[in-house]
Amino acid sequence: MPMQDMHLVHHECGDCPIRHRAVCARCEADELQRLEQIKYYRTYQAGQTLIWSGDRMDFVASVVSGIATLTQTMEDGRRQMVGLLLPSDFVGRPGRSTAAYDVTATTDLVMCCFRKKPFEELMVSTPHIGQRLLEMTLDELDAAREWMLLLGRKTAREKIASLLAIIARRDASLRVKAAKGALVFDLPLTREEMADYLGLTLETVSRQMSALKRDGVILLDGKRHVTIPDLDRLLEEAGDDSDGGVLD
Amino acid sequence: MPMQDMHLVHHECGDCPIRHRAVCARCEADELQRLEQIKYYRTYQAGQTLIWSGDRMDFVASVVSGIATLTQTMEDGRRQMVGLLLPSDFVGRPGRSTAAYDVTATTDLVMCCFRKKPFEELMVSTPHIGQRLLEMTLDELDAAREWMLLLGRKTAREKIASLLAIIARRDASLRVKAAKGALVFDLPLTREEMADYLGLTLETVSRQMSALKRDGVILLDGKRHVTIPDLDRLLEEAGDDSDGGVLD
DNA sequence: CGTCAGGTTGAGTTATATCAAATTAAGTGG
DNA sequence: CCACTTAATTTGATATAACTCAACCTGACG
Repeated sequence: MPMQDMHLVHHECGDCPIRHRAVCARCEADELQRLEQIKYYRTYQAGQTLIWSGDRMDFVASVVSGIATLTQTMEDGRRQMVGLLLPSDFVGRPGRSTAAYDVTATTDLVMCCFRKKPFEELMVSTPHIGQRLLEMTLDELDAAREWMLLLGRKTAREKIASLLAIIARRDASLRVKAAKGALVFDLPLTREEMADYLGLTLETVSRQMSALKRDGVILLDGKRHVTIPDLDRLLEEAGDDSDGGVLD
Repeated sequence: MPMQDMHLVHHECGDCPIRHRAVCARCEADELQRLEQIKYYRTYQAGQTLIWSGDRMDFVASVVSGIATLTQTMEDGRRQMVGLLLPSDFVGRPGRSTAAYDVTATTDLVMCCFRKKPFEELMVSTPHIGQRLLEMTLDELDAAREWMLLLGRKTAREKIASLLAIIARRDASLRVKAAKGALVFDLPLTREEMADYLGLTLETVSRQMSALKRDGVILLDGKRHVTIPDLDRLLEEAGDDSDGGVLD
């Protein structure tokens, strides 16, 4: 029975799992206190669309836990994912009143929301928020440009390998301790969502997943549980520059 | 004889053609004065690559006049354009020491450069710069996401029509007075550059240009001079939502 | 055990890429 | 001003990666 769950969790910001990565990362104690006053939590169920493109948006938010997607849809139904939101990622645009994309929860999701008006006022009075938001936006822009290379120039196999590498890398960065050896994770996306991410059809995604499995690049246990025996091999298949793309 | 031209133009910021759109747009007189002290102009010739991916970057800059591109290249030579920089657009990333993309002048180009270190210091002391940069970066992110839809889901014909619409729109916005009726402009890109923008081959670009011409969607005078007799028709061909995509 | 969403696999089609040749445009130096 | 060169572009013929349509699995859940 999917319906909007308004369950009001309430953390102290000090204990917050995304305290040091989210838009509030640079805030001092007093700044955090002001943010506390305008924040509230919302939870959504997997599959739920929280925001439709064109909707009025009266809040901005950080993903606390779970995964959400940004997608664009053409009139005839063609869909392209344009953002994959993980814990600590920011949703919404200060200074804009309507949503530009559909936002959908792909897993159960907890968001830390800020009423937009007061948030915008805080941005003026609290430079640390704007500074952090700029940094995050620049990171997203870099990610978007990497994604553009993928969409425009990579083969289906390279696209799949790239996506798996992105998820593996991110998954590793969320763990406390970097696991050595084989990487193991659960795909947070269906084949169709992967296709929407990659600009492919779900059939092509399925075929290429099978091919990568057949060739030993990945191991599959069920449809979602993935093991990467050799990350370098995967990165080679992804067509990325051999180095990890380390910047600065 | 293409070589770096260090010709030192020197404008007053007050007269600058991009004064009200660039990263300095929100600056007050005193803030502008501090910017003046760390700025210098550089000019480049059409075709010249100003920055190679991985290069050390000791400055950031605004495009004053001309057009530049950001591109990514894979080891085997596949190229994808990931940014098209017009007058007032910003180049470089505060807080990062090396360039992430190749930057190439597609026309003769004038840049207003700021030494990076002092610019970063100014960003801390002068919130108006950071605020404006955030706004510009959010705009670029939106443009990148629109571009992702194009790369992932549009047909070759739609891609070409979309690019022509983008250039036409932008060209119109740079003119003082909006021309009614037919839009006319010169393509600032070669067929190959268009292909790199759109994730196509140059042959496909050429064929689709011919097709749009044959179908009366565009008129061509020479290879570069384009007339759009009916913008709505072009937008229809581009597969975009009928409304102009007006956001806030 | 039946149902249903998610996923896989197969056969045939098609849009775009690739390879190749011809055409146009813009110099450039005699 | 005229050959000659060269880069950009167009056009043609063919190949192929990915799409489409369709059937068939698989596993979770009532």
